[in-house]
Amino acid sequence: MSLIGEIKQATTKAIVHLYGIELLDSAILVNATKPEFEGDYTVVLYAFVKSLKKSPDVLGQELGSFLVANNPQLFVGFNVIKGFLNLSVGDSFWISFLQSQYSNTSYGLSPKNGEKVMVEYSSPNTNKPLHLGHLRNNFLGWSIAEILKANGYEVVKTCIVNDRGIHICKSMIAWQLFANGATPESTGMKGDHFVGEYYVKFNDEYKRQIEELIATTGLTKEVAEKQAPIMLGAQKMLLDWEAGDADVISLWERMNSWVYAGFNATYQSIGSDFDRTYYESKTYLLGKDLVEKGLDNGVFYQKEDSSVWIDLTTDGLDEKIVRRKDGTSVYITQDIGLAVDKYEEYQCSKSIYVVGDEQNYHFKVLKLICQKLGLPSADGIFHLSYGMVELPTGKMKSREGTVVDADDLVAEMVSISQQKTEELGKVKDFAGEDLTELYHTIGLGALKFFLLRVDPKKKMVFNPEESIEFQGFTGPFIQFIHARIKSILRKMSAEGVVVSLFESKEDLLPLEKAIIVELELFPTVIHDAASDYDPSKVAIYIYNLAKTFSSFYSELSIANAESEEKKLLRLQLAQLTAHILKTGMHLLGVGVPERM
RNA sequence: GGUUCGGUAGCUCAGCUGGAUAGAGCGUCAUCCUUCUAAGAUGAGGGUCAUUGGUUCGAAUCCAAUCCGGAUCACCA
Repeated sequence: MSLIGEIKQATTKAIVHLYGIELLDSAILVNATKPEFEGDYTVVLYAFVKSLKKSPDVLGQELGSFLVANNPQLFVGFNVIKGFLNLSVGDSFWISFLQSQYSNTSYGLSPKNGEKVMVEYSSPNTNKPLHLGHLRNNFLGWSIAEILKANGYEVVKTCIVNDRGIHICKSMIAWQLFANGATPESTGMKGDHFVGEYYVKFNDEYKRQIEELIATTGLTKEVAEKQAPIMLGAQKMLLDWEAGDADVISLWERMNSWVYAGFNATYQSIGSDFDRTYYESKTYLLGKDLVEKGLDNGVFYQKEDSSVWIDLTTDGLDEKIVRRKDGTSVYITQDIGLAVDKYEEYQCSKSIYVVGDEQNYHFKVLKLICQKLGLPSADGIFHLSYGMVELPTGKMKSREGTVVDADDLVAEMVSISQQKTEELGKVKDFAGEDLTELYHTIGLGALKFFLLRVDPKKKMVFNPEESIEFQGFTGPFIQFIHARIKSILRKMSAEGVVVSLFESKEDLLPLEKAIIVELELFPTVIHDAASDYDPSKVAIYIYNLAKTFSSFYSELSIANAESEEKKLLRLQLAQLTAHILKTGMHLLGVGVPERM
């Protein structure tokens, strides 16, 4: 149990013992003591002053005395100021905590809890390459999966690829019209970028045709948009695709294979992976039988034109169509069908969808319909909704060419990390491959950390200049602290010093204690990050830990410590800090170098 | 218009199950590399926590209203 948990429990017991009143642990507020007061943790007394009918001062004195007397392993003293009971935790507690954990390589990680959860993320369209928004999604999804694993869950990572539909046909028809048989191979382009270019070409041509129609025939813009030949061609292609036309299918497969080759390269580079990939071309017909079922038990109803609907107005939402009048299913119906398939295949107790907050309404509806249909998977549906990534100039708009391409961005970050590393010149002895890996670790680490350090729920501004900053609250800063620690540990080990238990006689210095206090928080942070689905909790924590260690490092020497005891104490501190930084960064999908 | 999310330092963000004088980073200014990696440390400066009212011993945090901004309310996905 966490120390704060223990203090709460001890306080509850003390209150029962002293006053015969049983309070819930959650009714007791325990905070870290403000630095200007003496003590480590503070019990806020106001909360139960009333129910105990004591003045805060008397209550504090009585509680403090009892706690210190009955928990000698924890507390060595207390003071009461106004309504705050400040408790001092003894050095012996901190030291024995450190001695028990310093070599625990799974510190902070929970054992398997037997529960299985699914995380769906990434979910690209196969008509254009990944961009900055996808990066936030990919990093978040991967990180959440890893954080859940750290909390003992078995995790199934999935991806649904939107590989069919009108948008795919758009790039297909543009390729037919303009490519002259060009391929990624013949042009030396990455497949997803290659196909994306034809998607852009489609829109250029579409726009040109609309203007031409308006100019030559005097049609309104609205009508022209519907009559533009290239759009009619794309729509025809979609029908042909659904009819299984061999030529269209073959072109579709060919172009998608180019895109997948490109995506795989990107995923490889950014570290995304999946246990199971679903394709919309295989799932888009799902859910039809569920519509019948819903009609039978009255969850759905049919209108005169035979389209099928659900009325969610009593739940504060609208009416929602679940089957078109032509009998085809809509997006949400496919999603219901896929949810059922997923559940049948994996029986996950929870199914997490990492999808942007523009789809909040959709997922509310999805969950509600599944619940009304009585599907076993319904209650486990959770939409991990994240905010959009914006640029300092506003939203990314493909029409205005302000979309930040994922591959370009990663390449730029890697190149900047190379430039900075070369400027510093600390790793001149590295071999070529090691350098390449180091640049990638640092550049990608900076990017991932930058996108994961803010609360996923909130929209965020991506400032290119700030993102390439390697100082302060950044991934490279933490990597640097880790490398520094490893450097010391290597040096000590070379000198034959073994990090080991020591006999404790000396008091802790403030900086030594400050680090141990933070180290103790790690398991709680991992737990909270999972229950809030929030990797930024981990990012903030490891940054603060790294910062504290950095102060410690510049004030106190490890190798030349005042005594053997201090040397071992600080080595233990350093070792556990390095381990936590590494584990914490791993939970964000970021590697930490041994040297940089 | 309905629903919903947000507004904290010049900028980017923490803090929000109510608790002591609201914190980081960047940027600005000043100090520190003969000493374990200066991608570092130390210090200074910077705030009407959108506004108004309410709840109470106590409000950035809870409630209401207002202002501002985003998302969404398709037989699109």
